[in-house]
Amino acid sequence: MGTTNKREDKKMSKGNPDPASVEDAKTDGNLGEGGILKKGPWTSAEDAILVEYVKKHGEGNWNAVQKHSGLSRCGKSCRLRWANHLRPDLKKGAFTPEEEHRIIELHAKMGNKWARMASELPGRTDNEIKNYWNTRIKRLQRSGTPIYPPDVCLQVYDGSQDNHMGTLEMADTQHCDFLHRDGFEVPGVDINGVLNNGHISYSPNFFDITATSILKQGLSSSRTHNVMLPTMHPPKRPRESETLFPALDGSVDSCLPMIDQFLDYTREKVTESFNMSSSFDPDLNTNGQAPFSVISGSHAFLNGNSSSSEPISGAMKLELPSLQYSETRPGSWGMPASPLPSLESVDTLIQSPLVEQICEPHDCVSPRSNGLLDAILYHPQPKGPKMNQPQQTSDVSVIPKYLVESSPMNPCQMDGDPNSPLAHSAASIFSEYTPVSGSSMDEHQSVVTMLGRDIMPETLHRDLSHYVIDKGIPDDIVFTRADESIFDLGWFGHNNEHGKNQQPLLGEEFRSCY
DNA sequence: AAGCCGTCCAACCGCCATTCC
DNA sequence: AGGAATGGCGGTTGGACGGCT
Repeated sequence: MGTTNKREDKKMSKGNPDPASVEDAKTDGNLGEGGILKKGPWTSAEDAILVEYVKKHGEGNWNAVQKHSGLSRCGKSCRLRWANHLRPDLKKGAFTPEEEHRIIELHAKMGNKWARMASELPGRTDNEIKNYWNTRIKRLQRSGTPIYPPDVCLQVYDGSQDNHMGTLEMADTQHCDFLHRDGFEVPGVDINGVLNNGHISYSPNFFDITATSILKQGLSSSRTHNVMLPTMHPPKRPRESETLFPALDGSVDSCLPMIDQFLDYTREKVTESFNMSSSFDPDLNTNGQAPFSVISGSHAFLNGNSSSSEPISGAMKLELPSLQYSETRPGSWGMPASPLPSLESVDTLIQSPLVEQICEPHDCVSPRSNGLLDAILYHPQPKGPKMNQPQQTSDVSVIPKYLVESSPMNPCQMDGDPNSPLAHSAASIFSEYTPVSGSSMDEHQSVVTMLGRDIMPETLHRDLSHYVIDKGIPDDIVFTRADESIFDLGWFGHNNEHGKNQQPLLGEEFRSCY
């Protein structure tokens, strides 16, 4: 931002055009060749003309500017110039810390809704905010710092829980049939299963990569991050951020990143408490079962990198708030990630209409859709006895005791609305279980087995988050990597007890640790 | 001094939604 | 009803600039 002021100064210095130049702007100096509308940087003379025009005629009818003022700019360009630079109520100069924090908050809630964000920041333009955000993102990605500070994550996450419809703007339900219209097919995904059972059935075969192997990678290697699965790239969709997750406006591209960050964190804690990172069964492929309930390809379970490691995301582009999707990285929220987070990897998040396919009308009115997570995993209703019985595995029965006992939603007391979409939301991904070995795709597990009991995934997630929030990190959790602790993140200045003054490991330094 | 590189930001582009005719 | 015009939005690009070597 340092350059901003300098540039503002420069801008100011050319703010008062002399009358002669104004005249030039109206004549040859301004006209493009052959009367073609001029492009490129605006001159002060042109600005003066535009200001004059707006004074006389007011805003709007921008195409008339050319006619009335002789300014050889298209209406669009005029509008933009006015809105972004000439409006008298514009606040110039760098963003204040308050504004910056507000932007982070707003982005957490809204995603890439720059215009809406701008409306919340008087005197600021969407373009300014967008530029700020994009450069900020790049900076944070380079530095390996989570994009959202934990307080914002939690704030938004909690807010999304409290506010059932707050982030759910249902106005766009028309998009629910989006897929049908476009006739998308998602290879490897049993759409019928989705429609009939509310389950995503994914066939790992399609990508020739098993959930187990992914899991294995995700838990044991930082490289999973870079695995870009074969992808389907539907034609670029307009307004992806809105249409990809219809009826979830403001929830997917806003909540998801936070939830992901949070889930990454929570997941990591679970993983660590399970000691999975160190004692993870190296022979998963032989027993063919993931030790932890997960729907293959479910977002944000395996390794904290939703974009690259999950089969379903192999057919899915999560339109996230512009680059906001901080790929988890060492010292960040999730599992080890690429040492060199690439914007490309974000950009190439695979696009998928899957969610919309899932989003049958009745699904769209999920009373508690928190975004992609719900969109993917919301189970309309358990279908009677067919409600998949959890496949009990010893592997998953290792939830730390403190979680069960301390949980405000003790699974033993789990009497909440099991049908609530909320109960299937974020944590569903966390825990959805797809048997990998030869199991029918119908055998997804919607619950996590904990100590022999079935609990809703949401419970686990909520338990973890609340536990951490309320009580901090339990003493009995041994952080095998102090620098992965939440308290060691950039936002906290690396000041936790375990890893005081440690810098997040980045790049090869980190990789070499594994 | 020159070249390289990263940052910043103004402006453009393409698309969609709404309004107008 | 439907096509054109207009406005709005988000993504992207290209140039200016500064720092570093």
